[in-house]
Amino acid sequence: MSQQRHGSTPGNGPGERAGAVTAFPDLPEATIARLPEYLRALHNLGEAGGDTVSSEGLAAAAGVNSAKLRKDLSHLGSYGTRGVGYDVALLIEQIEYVLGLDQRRAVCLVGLGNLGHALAGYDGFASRGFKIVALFDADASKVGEEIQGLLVRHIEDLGRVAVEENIAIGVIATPADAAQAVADVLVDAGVTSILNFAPCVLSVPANVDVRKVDLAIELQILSFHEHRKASLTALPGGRSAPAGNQEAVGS
Amino acid sequence: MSQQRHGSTPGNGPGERAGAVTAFPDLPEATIARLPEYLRALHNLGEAGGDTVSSEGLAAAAGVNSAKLRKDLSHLGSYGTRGVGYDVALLIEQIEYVLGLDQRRAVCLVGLGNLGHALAGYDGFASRGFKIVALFDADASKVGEEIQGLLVRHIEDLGRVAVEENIAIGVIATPADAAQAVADVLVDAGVTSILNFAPCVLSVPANVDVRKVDLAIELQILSFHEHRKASLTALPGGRSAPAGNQEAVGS
DNA sequence: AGGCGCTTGTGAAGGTGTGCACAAATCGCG
DNA sequence: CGCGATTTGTGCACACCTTCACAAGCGCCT
Repeated sequence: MSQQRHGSTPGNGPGERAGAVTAFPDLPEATIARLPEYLRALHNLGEAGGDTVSSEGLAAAAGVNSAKLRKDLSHLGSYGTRGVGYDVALLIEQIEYVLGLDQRRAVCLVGLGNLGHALAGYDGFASRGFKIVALFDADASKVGEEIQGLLVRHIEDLGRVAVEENIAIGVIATPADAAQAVADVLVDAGVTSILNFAPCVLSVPANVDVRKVDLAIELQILSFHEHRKASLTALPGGRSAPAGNQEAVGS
Repeated sequence: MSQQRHGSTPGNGPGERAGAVTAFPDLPEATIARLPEYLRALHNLGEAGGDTVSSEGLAAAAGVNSAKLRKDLSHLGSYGTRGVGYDVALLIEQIEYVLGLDQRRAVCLVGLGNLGHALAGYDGFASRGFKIVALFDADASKVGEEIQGLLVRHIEDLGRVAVEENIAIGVIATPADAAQAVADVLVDAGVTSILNFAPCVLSVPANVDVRKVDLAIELQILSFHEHRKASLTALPGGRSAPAGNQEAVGS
């Protein structure tokens, strides 16, 4: 959500093999958002030694229900075996292919404040298909600094470096009032996907995808549920739950 | 999305009255997720001096379309004036009330690695209704360190401090393999809302809300769209947007 | 006072996503 | 070789969300 429409190719037959240069299954947005979670779960299971997983098992590991998982995977084609389950290695390969993770993608990060520093050092990127290849900031006092072995450059160099390094994804970790200007620079540099941590909306051309992560919004949503829970427990019979530790979902 | 059941009250029929005794509008989840965005936009508009906003104007500032915005707001009640628009101050007050932001909420943060440090210093929390009142880590070498004027305590103290400080929201910024244990501790300490940055699924009792933010997943979703776009431009007749800067206001 | 333009609030239609329940497919075993 | 246990893939019904289109309400101007 919060994205713009995604054109979908004309009607490509679903049955067709993957690998086709062109044929791209047009997956529901909701499914796409879950594939990375399945991928993570599969990697865990793979290290744990299993060769195959049932939809039930994988669903539990990914925190969804099994019917949904099966439907999601069926959109990619038929990579399971009835009566057996899914081949872990094969499924990993397929999902990585669909997500375009078979090639390591170059990412640049703009804004090296508190959050930017943390992102630059976050190893979850490197381990999951991405490589931060350049850091930018507008603040001259930060330019030249070295973080995680990468030099912070001035944002003026972004255009040139983006082309040199073939950067298609940019991460914005600047204050809100600088974000739109940065987005404009990124777009002009040919970046077509932006991950925005600044609390503001960005205007970009239709061919550019933007995803937004706003930490405060997440907390506010939780706050709502707190508020709601409080207003419920205030009324009905005594007290809230006994705080036991009943592990709702099977771990 | 990615949340567990929001059990609502028991099996309240659909049509049935909304506001339980407490009269709480039972808002669609999708609406709740957008309210914080409206709130932010309203604060911006308020500072810009406007007394009232039209649904069109607010929608643009929040990055949604106006019909959706009106429907969302209509769920809270009628706080607009036909022919005029919405009173900015009044609407801010209402949304803050619904989100439970009229009281500042105490938050604790567990895990002070790279990301944890950044979160501890993120001023977006303080400015939007939250206060980080305690920091915890399991690593003895971090305990005692002072970050942003707050002492890092050992996680063993979490239970006691959580009660003393009346903490209802916990943020997990630990590695994935520690996250479940931390969640268990939080739950035992009476925390009923968790924001999880660790890339793993958490098992918690049904009365606890969990929201997950996974930075790598966001990138992987963008990667998919990159992949798709690449496989499209490879085929059709010439193309590639002119990179102009045409402000295609996001939908 | 009355009419006119503007903007909200909402019924209804269409689309997307979810979950159930079951047929189809596969394996292992006697 | 056939049977039963198991597990995938999917048709269908339902719930949720989005979008359109318009009536109802409000303020302003004459």
